[in-house]
Amino acid sequence: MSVTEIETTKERLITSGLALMSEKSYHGAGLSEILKRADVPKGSFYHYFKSKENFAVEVIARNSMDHLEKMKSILSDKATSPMDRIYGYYSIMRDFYRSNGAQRSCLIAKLALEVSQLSEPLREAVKGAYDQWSQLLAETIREAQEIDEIDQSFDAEALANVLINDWEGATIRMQIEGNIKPLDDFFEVILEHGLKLKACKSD
Amino acid sequence: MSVTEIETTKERLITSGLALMSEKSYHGAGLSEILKRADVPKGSFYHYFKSKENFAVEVIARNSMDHLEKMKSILSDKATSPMDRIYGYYSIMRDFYRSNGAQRSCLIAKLALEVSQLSEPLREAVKGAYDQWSQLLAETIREAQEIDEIDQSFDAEALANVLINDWEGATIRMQIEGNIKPLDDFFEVILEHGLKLKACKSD
DNA sequence: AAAATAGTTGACCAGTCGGTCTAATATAGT
DNA sequence: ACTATATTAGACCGACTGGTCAACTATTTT
Repeated sequence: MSVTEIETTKERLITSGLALMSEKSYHGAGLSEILKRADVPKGSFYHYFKSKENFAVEVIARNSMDHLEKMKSILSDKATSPMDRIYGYYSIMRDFYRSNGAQRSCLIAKLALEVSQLSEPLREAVKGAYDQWSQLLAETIREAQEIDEIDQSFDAEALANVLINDWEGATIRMQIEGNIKPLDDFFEVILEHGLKLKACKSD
Repeated sequence: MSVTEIETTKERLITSGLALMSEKSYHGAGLSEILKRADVPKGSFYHYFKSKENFAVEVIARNSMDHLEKMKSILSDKATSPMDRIYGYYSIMRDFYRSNGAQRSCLIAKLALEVSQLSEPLREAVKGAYDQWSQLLAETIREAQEIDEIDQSFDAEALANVLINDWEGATIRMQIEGNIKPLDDFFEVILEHGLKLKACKSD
């Protein structure tokens, strides 16, 4: 039980930090507010984390891992075709924003711009998240190319990176527009149109 | 001369704020540092701007307008074909990051995530920038579609938004990766490959 | 020249920031 | 029971935040 208690305090801090940094930013989420929401005194915070920076690295890692697991559970489902899995993944993400509101977006994207210049460890944490996501997506794309669901002239890694980046760009726009139309545009132009075109160059 | 002096002080503040907020974030760029770099005392700042928030709105508007002018000068050059203009625009942007370093990126994208939930006026300023850029790009896309340089089955507005969003996503990734490969991926997958495919659906 | 306005200047403010420290308490090992 | 360690607890710290203010100078208007 003591072990679970230990986990619980740290857990509450990470959960609280995740929520607050997603809502406000890294600088916007003050320690005092994080502590208040987690109902944990400051001393305990500095027992588990050596600094706010260090704390944020763990928050990012946690968020990154959670999302990767979610991706895996969808993209590794061999019962469905690769392209349908990719489509399904983005559908689920879009549904999430549709029901949870277009205001709160991906923590990693949020911190990426704010913090990549501020702190090397934070930059690396964000980079790790992106790289893992891209790699997983690239595998699924390769599967799709093998059965000719996606044009083989695409470079799988490059396409995966572009898809990940495009989606993040769309979620940014979603936040400033206040609705999920940018995600719909991504679906229409990239997924439903662009990826289904065949290679017969115009020139 | 007195008029230009007046302009100069405000100008120096905006320039300084633009630089510092691009480098650090909105929260990361403190007033004192902005003032120090502009060599302007605090009192003068509050003579021209009623708050930091108000100041940031003007900084965003300025940055947005400058970029729009730059876009216009490239995308409205009727001497070149529409698609070449689009390609040229992104080439120039990529060259900029190639020579100026992959660390400093678009201020508007940077502030979009950090600040869209914090302040309505700031959100609107950012939204205005995006909307103007998208609109201008959409016009050029329509031109390209008229001469069949871009497949006519694309919705021009949606495609313009996607291009804008994708590019922002790519610059984010560029910053966390520390190099411009994400921009190269954008070129390869979106511009050189995706847009040149013709519509012959696979299903 | 007088009065009014525009702009400059930096000391000052309350509040908050991330972080430290010491004391108390709980838990575990012996 | 005794000791060592893990955890809780919050008062406290200097530094810095955005913002105010009253005094001052320069410019314009009348």
